[in-house]
Formats: sequence, structure tokens, C-alpha cells
Amino acid sequence: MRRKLNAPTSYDVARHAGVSQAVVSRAFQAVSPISPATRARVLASADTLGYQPNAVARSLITKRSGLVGVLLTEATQRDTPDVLILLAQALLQQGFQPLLFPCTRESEGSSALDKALSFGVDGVVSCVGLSQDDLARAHLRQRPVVLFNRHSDDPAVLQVACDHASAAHLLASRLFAAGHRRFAVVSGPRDGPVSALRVDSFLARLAELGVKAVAKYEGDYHYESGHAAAMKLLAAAPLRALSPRPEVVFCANDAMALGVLDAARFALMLRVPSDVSVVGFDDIPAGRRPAYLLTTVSQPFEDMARVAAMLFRQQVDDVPTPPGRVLLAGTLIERGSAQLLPESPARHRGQHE
Amino acid sequence: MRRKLNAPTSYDVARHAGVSQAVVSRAFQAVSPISPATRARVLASADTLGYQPNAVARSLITKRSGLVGVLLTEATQRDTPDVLILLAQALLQQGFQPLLFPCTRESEGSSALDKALSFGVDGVVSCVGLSQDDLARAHLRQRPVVLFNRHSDDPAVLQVACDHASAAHLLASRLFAAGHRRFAVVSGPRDGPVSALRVDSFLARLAELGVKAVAKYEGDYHYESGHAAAMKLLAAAPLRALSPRPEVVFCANDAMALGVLDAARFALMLRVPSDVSVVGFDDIPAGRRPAYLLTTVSQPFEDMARVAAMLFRQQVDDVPTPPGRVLLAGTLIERGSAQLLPESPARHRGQHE
DNA sequence: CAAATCAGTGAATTCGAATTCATTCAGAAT
DNA sequence: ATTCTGAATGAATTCGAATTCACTGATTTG
Repeated sequence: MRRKLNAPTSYDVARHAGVSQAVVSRAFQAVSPISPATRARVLASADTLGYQPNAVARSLITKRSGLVGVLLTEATQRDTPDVLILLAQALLQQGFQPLLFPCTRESEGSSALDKALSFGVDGVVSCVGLSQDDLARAHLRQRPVVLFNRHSDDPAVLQVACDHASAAHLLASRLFAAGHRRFAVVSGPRDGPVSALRVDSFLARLAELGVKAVAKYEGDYHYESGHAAAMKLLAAAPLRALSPRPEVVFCANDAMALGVLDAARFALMLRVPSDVSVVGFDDIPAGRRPAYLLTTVSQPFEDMARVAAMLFRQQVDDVPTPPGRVLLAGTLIERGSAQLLPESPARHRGQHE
Repeated sequence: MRRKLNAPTSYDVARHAGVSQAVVSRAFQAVSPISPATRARVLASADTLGYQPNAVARSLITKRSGLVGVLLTEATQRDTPDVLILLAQALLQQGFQPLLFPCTRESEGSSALDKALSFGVDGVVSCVGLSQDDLARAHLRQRPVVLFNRHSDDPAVLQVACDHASAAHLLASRLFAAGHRRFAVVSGPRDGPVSALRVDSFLARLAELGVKAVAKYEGDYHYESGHAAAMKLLAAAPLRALSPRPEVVFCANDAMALGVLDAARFALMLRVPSDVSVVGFDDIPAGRRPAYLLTTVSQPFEDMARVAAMLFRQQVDDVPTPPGRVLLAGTLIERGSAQLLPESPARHRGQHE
């Protein structure tokens, strides 16, 4: 009396079909020396026994698991969890099962990578920054890494990201051209790798245009910090005459922009955009609603996910792939929260798609 | 000249430490017959070689992979992707690495389960409905399944869900007690397993209270369908006198409730809640903002995730666990979008947490 | 008709760690 | 001193599928 607990193995199928175990194995490979007749017989047996090849045993010998480690930052988890979904779907479409490694701090990336490697992933797509050393370790074991919205100086590492800098640059130009001169900026945490790109580029462009004095506030990407920023930056200061209220508040992400908007409207009783323009970055769903109509930059997450997944597969399959950085342009979404140039009439788009 | 590509194995460590492979293996188990001195030596060698036990090889023999299959519906992916994050974090905390199986239809659950099993998962947490047959298959292989917000008639299957029915029941009572008599309901898709619970229970309670005529609209859980529902249900019909405008619109989820809210305010120029009350279900972040202040029911996702993960681990560890359904109560969140009883003063909560 | 070729098959080995079982050796008990 | 005990160790086996290699029998070729 055997234990029926365990799943049937290739030997069970072999016995049932009257062949050797090797033949069973071959029956499940696309191209392999096996006669069509035998294959059919084996597959039939497998079907009646409910046999499925054990992916664990297979990957032990083939060194291919069909798994991809997906490293997530806390920010991704909190603000744009749907990116994860898009990534997962794109990777799945390329034939990889996503294995999740949620990190709470950027520094956890290193150990997450090791854990992923020990699980035998074929490679890693990381939303978390990785050190040169981490990348080298993965490379040594021939496990490709694709960085997602994260930067590495190593030109050999594939990176897929939104072109934050260009978008911020464009935004600054447009706002300046619309006649705005008094700017305020709500950044993310100082060390945030993405916030820096957005804010620095925005400020750099303003400086180019001759705008030096810009009020700054360091937020933490949360709605509340946007609210707090607005209270500080926009409040009717007693000495306001000395430093007049900003005409535009640029936020490093949408969540904070919504905080600014709500604070401006409901706490400070300012009209948006006539009293103050607010722009964000990300195009989160909430900003699309009639209640907000936030002018913002949309990251092409779907394309980014698709490209990342495709590049990942190519790397795994050793398809020669030009390394480097793939920057996908963000889209300026003009809704109603900012006064932009009349030349480009602001379309009041609501939810799109 | 050996290939340095491959990760070091236990044999490499054994050689380096001057012991047998078996000892290396033992050094990495919490409790095993090995002297503290040797263990230290082995671990030191492992460290210098950068050795980590290969999880694939290990799980081949131990039948434990430390992986948990997480089956996702399209709805979860679209509406509440953060549930996935919470689940992932909770499972991780219990020592399981979440392997994702995004499904686009409920019917894909079956094949997703098989795939998960072939990957050697220790069990499955499913947001997708599974058939009796699926559950039996998993049970046969001793792979526990925990259903998350999904129902099974099999009392032996662990289920963790929000108590949608009770919450909807309470909501109906409260609205009725507040004096409302003309109700409209925006449901999810007819076959949606969750929508039915919410809407049916809401209607049942109203019927109990003597309210028979309720306007109904079948939405699809999306914002747009809420908008459309409002246009249909609340529009100033020519013969409105014959069927007066509903005082309350109950929506099967928040996304649709926001659609109703926006349509009422911006398209129909109705005041909320004085002209019409709107209530939703889920407590999505957008509803918490000052621009909406949606009255809704909050699903205790965090608790649900924690409980599900805990029960899952117990099952995997063969801790005797009383099977059955765990229903966690939803919380009625009273914000500004509905007129409820004066006896319970509506607190205008914004973002909470 | 013999030799060479080739497709299809099975026996045996492999991947890397865990585990069983036998063995060794130090210290305790007699 | 001798036997007994127990802890610590190593050799060998195991998990399940893929793969190498040798082999068979059928087919083609000279």
C-alpha cells in the first residue's frame, strides 16, 4: 500500500505507459527524440494519472526555474501597487512566475537579492536600488537584473525608467512660458532616488530661465506631507508682502499634490488654479476625478512593465541585448489644476481609459 | 579550471571546512546533532565562500519550499491592489515567500492552482474562487488552501473574509433609522460572489423594514459605471413625480460610489448629502479625501491578511486548526456623503491612519 | 547483400541538500 | 580496567526530472 499523498512522478507515468522514465521526460519537451506515437501514449497516461512535471526537480538539473524575483520598495507598495500588478502580468506573459520580495527599506535590496538567488530565480526585476556589489553577484551567477525606475552607474545593467528629468524639464518650461514666476516645490525625502531627478531637473530648468528663488519643502511622498507643505508655503503669512505667495506648487508626486490641493481649497480657501496652480507627478487614479482634475505627468507604467519584462526575457534567453538605460517619456496630462499656456488649450480630461 | 559561474555548494563548503557534506547541512539547521565548535567553523567557511543553501535542492527532499501561491482575481488587481501587498507582507512575516498567480477570470483558478502545485508551493492563499474538485486536489497533496474573501460550501476549507452581509445589514438599518425611505442600489456584476452578499443583504434588511421598491442598477465595479448609474437613477426624469428621486444610493463598492458622487455633484448639480446620500463599500483611499468624504464600510484588510497568513502557517505546520469560516467585521465609516442618524453624530474623518 | 546511417529507446548519472544508518570516540558507570 | 552511553561525524541514499551515452532495429547506401 503506497502513499497516494504524493503527486505521481515520471516513473509512475512510465510504468503506466510501458516505457522508461527518460521517455516520459522527453514527451514533455517541445523538441526531443521521441516518436509521435509514444509521445501521445505517454501524454495520455500522464493525463489519466494527473501527472504534471515537478518544477522543482526540473529546475534542479536545468538551472532554469521559470521564476523571476520581483523586488519591491515600500514606496511602490504604498503609492503605486498597481505597478506591481502590471509588472507581474507582463512577466507572466513572458513566461515567468513572479516571486515577490517586499522590502521596507532600500537597504534590504541586497539580502532580498540573495534570498531570490537561493530560490533559484532565473533573474530579478528590481524596483529597489542595488549596489554595484549586488549587481556583480547576480552577474557572476548569470542571473540578469533589470532595474525598474532605479538608477545604476553601471552601464552594463539594464534599466527601464520613466524619463523623470525630461518631463520635469518640460513642465518647468511650460509653466514659465505661461507666465508664472513665483514657484514652490514639494520634494520627496532628500535621498529619494526618483524625487531628486524630478525636483532637481525642475529647478535646473527654472534656474536656466532665470528663476532663482524657489520656496522648498521636503515631504515624504504622503498625502499628509503635501497638506502640511501647503499650510506652510501658501498660508497668508503676515509678512507676505515681502515674499508673495507662490503661483505654482510643483510636487514630486501626486499623493502630495492632492494634499496641497485639499489644503489650498478647504483649509486656506484658495481657488485652484486661479489663486494657485498645483502640479503633481504620477497620474494616480484619484487625481483624474472631477473633484481634483490634477495636472500631472503620467508615467508610462504599462509600457515600462512590458519593456522591462521583454528585456528580462531576452537576457535570460541570452539574446544579445544592447545594455544600458531605456527611458520612456512621461506624458504631460493637462487637467484643471494648473494654468498653462493658452496656446495649448487645457483639455479637462477626467478618468482616461 | 572550474566554472566559477555556479554558486558554491555544500560540498565546496565541506571541503573548505574539512568536514563532510552532511555536517554542512546540519550546520544550517536550527536543531541537529552537531557540536557548536564545528558549526561555527562551517558557518565561517560558508561565509567566506558566499555559500547559501540552495532552496530548490532542499525543497526537493524536504517537500517544503517556503513558497505560498497567491491567486489573484482581476478585481483584486484592479480595485484593491494594496490587498495583495498586505497579504504578501503578512505571509512573508510567517516565513513564506509569495509566488503570484494573477488570473483574469475566476475560471482560471483551477489551472493556476495546478501550476502553483507544480512549483512546489507549500499551499495556496486564493482570492479566486475554487471548485470543490480543486480543493480536493490540493487536499490530497496536503497543500492547505485558505480562501480570501471567497466562499466555499466545504466546511473543511479555511476561509477568511469580511462580513459583508452584516455590514450591509447594519448600513440598511442605519439609513432607514435616519428616516430614508427611497433607496437605490448599484450592484456589481450579477455573478460577482461578493457583490451578491452585500447587495442581497442590504435589500433583505430593507425588505424586513418594509421597503419594497428599490431602484436597481447593475454596474461593473468601475468608477464609470457608478457615474452612469447616477445619471440613470438620479436624473431629473420628466415623470419624476411618479417615481421620486431616491434619497440614498448604496453602491457595492467605493469606486462606483465615487462615480455616483461626481455625477451627482458635477453633472446633475445635486448637493450631497442634502439632496442625495451616497454610501459605498471598501474604504478606498480616495474616498477619505476632503473632496469626497465618502461614507462607507471599511474592510479590515490588514487583519484579514494577518489572520489568513496565520491560519495558513498553522495549516502548513499541521497545527490542529478548527476549520471553517472566519468573518471579520467591517467598520462603518461615517464621513459626509450620507445623512445618518443624528443620535450618532457623523464624524468627518479624513484620511485615517 | 553488407555496411553505414539514423531515429527511438532505456540504463545510468546528474543536480544539491537532507536524512538514515553505521561508526567513532570521549566520558560515565560498574 | 571494562563496559556502556551518548554525542558527533561520515558514507551512502534519497527526492524527481533531465540528460548522456550506449544500444537496438529499421532504413538507406554502396
